[in-house]
Order: sequence, then C-alpha cells, then structure tokens
Amino acid sequence: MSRVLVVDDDPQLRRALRITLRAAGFDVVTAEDGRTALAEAAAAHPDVVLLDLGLPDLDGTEVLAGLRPWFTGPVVVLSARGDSSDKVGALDAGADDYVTKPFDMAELLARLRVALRRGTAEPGQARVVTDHFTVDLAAKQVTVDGVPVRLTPTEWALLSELVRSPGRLVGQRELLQAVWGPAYERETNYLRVYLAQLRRKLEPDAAHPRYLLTEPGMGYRFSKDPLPPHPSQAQGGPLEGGR
Amino acid sequence: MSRVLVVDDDPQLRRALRITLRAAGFDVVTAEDGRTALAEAAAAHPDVVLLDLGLPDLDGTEVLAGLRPWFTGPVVVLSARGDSSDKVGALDAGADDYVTKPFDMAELLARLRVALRRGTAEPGQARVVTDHFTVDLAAKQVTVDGVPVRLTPTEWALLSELVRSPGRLVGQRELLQAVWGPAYERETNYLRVYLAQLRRKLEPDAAHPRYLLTEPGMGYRFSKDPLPPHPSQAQGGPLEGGR
DNA sequence: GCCGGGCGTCAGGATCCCGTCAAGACCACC
DNA sequence: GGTGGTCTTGACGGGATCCTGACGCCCGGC
Repeated sequence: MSRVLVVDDDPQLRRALRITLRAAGFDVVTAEDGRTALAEAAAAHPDVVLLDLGLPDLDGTEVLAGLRPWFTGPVVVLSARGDSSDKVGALDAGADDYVTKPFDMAELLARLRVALRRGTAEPGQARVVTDHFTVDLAAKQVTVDGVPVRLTPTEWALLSELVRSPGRLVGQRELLQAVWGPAYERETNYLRVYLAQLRRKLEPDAAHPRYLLTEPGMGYRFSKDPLPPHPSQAQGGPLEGGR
Repeated sequence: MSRVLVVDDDPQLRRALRITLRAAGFDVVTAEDGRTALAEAAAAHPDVVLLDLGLPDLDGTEVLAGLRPWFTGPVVVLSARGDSSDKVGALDAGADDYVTKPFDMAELLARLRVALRRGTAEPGQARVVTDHFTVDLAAKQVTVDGVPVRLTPTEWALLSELVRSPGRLVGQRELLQAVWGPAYERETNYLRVYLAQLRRKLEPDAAHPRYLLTEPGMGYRFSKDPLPPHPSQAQGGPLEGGR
C-alpha cells in the first residue's frame, strides 16, 4: 500500500480527499500548511505528495523547494490557478504533475497511479536489503552483516546510483555522468577502481562478485538476489557431495 | 539533445510543433498515422513520444499498446477529447501525461521537460514476453525459463532492434546500420554469426528457430507467438503418434 | 543433374575490456 | 608544517569479445 501526503488548507477538500484516497487503497496523511507539510513529509515518509499551491504560511513553490533536495518521490501539484506561467513554474521547480481545481477525482487518481508507477518501486524505498548487506539511502548508511561500513563520498555516490534501481543495467556513461559529471564520460578507469573498492567493502568474496555485477562493454548491475557462490569457494559444504 | 516523435494527423499542427520543438532544442521526427508512428518509433529511437489520440488508421490506445511493450521512454498524449474517462484510459494504458487541445505551448514544453527528467521506465515496465524467454528492455536483462542470460553488447543491440517491432520484418540493411553503423551495410556475414549466437542463447532448439526467424534475401523477424516445434523434435510426446 | 546464391556453423587470431596494483597529487584537519 | 585520507592516473596481465575467412548445406533456376 502506498502512502500519500495531502497538503491543503481547505478542511472540506482535505476530508474529501482523505475519504476518496483511502477508498482507493492509499494510506493518507494530511497537512494544512507548508511547515506542517515539510515536517510530515520527513516524519511519515510518504510515497507521493499531493500539494496545494495556495497555502496560508508558505508559497507552494517554497514547499517544493524545501521538499526537493531530499524527497525523491513524485509531487503532484493541485492548484486553483490555471495560468500557464504558474504551471511552468511549478513543473520546472520539481513538480511531477499539475492538476487545476476544480478537478475530476477519477483523473486525479489516474495521475497519482502514473506518478507512483515510475517513482521508486518499493515502498521501503529508502532501504535496500540483500542477504549480505543493507543500504540505507536516506541515512547514507551501509551495514555488512549488521556492522556499519564507512564509504568515501565517491564510493557512496556510485553505490547509490547502482542501488537506486535494483536489477537494472546502468551504463558506464550513465554512471560516470551521475558521479563525476558530463566531462568524465570517457574515464572508464574510475569505474573500475571504485567498483573494486566497493566490492572489497561489500562483497563476501570480492574476486567473485555476487551483487555488484559487471556487464562487459555495457556497464554494471546491482542484483538483489545474489548469484550462487563461486565454485572455487569449496568450503567443504556438505551439499557439494557430487564429484 | 533529445529526440521527440510527434504523432498527429493535422499537418498544420505537425508543422507548428516541429518548429517550436526544434527551437526548444529537440530533434524532431514526425508521423501522421498509427502505423507510421510505430515504425518510426522503432527506427528513430526517440527519447519521448508526443501522441495524438485521434488518428485516421489506429486508435490512439492501440498505438500506446503497440508502443508500451518495448518503448522505455515517456509518452505524452495530446488529445482534443477532454473527458475524464478518456484521460483515465490513456493514463492507465501507459501514457505518462495527458494534455488537452487547445494547449499552451509553454506548458507542453514544461511537461515534456518533466517527462524527460524522469528518464527511462523502471525495470519490468517495458518487457517483451514469449513462452520461452523474456526481454526486459529497461533493465537490459534477458531471462530464459526464468534464468538470467548474459548477452554481449553486440548481441543485445541486435536483439533489441528485432524485439522492438514484434512480427515485423526488419531488413538486413536496417539491422546492420542500427547495430554496426552505416558503413557496414554490406556485411551480412555479421548478421549470420550473431543471429546464430542469439539463437544458441535464446531458442529452445537453435537449429530450428521458432522466435528469431530468417526471411531469406530480406532480413529477419522476431515472432512472439512461436512456430510449432520442429517435427524432428520427436521426443516421444504422446501426440506425435505417427512415424 | 548441374550450378549459384544465400544461409548456418565453426574456429582462429587480433583487439578491446576489465580487474588489480601502486605511486603521486590534492585536500582538510590537526 | 605535518599527517591521514581521498582522489586521480598510469601500467600490466588475463580473459572475453569481435572480426574474419573457410566450409558445407539447402533451395531455386536452368
């Protein structure tokens, strides 16, 4: 179930949205002004924010600006103002969609579904867990077998880029651009060096990676479900009876 | 620079969009009906598709359905019909945004920016499934009977080119140009070698392909619905009573 | 029956790519 | 000014990948 944070100063609309969204299977949290919204967003970890622009204390754009540095989920703006300049401003400020009041509830629900469809898939998006290590994206913390591990800034940037989309192949150009910037797209050396460091710190056996996989010529892939241990790891397990 | 595919049957609107989008820094490709749209989407590799729902040959929803199995980028729907049910239908069919005509150009550009900001679809969103193997174009992952299979860059480039238009015959020149570049249009050798490798990795019986089919003298075709198994595969099935 | 074009297969060698290591540069903090 | 940590950069060996040519098969035309 997905959690949505509804930010609106109109009690009636809040109530209507709460009822409808709950009926649609959402877990609903509400806020009536900008400060509360920012606090609730941090506290309740919503998957999506439904944000009214006309708030009593803060301008909607300010709320967006306060949200965007750390909130990675989608933000759908709800506003009575239908001017094109308002829309462009909010969308360029980081909003993912813009719906004008009065709005049709079925359409709003559909747009929420679209926003969630592509927002980070897992509800517990801040934590990625494998059998061997855990990555907490919000706290910037990595633990291996429960023990915290120190990562350098570059290592962290690289790891979070990979872990953000489990199972997906991330191209080397994509990684280099995200971590070092567009000017370094050819320095595949960096990737090799830092992937090796990450594997030394995270993998059970750095020489035979099971989670941080190489796709030769294309890029790297973080796999949640580990590959089977390398055969050379013949630690006399009783199951290896054959041969 | 991003490439956008504009699909609309109105020549005037196409022209206006082409000029405005080009001025906004886009590389513009156009199509005037659904069939052309699907072909262009497969051939031109757009980053985003701007799709009018009222097309002469196909319903817009059909174009969406033809696009979504493999197209990993965002699709923004443009429509004169503003009914809520139309919007919900298109959004749930895989569209990323829905703009009603007449529209404000600045807003449309902002929505295109938003769509592109989010980048490609999540793994699992865009996948081509057959009875025997699955191709996840967003994750760049192929599984045969659920087991991940590793493809080399060239193999992947070739396979994705074929899989992008299921059922359609893709000319050898087209394939060679897409994978190796315009200078290699005569090297049909490459196709034979790499098709064989793909068949070895994907087909149940590489000697009698059922999914990656050869059209002698023309090119190759990916078929979702497999051909019946080859008769020589008489593995004692009860139905193979004869002979 | 003969012939030629197109296709599938195979194996070798050249090339590219990756993992690894180590040394130097840079920076922040003490 | 010293020190520890981090980031860059280069070089090297091993392995995977790509290109290439040769061969045999099938099929349609003559």
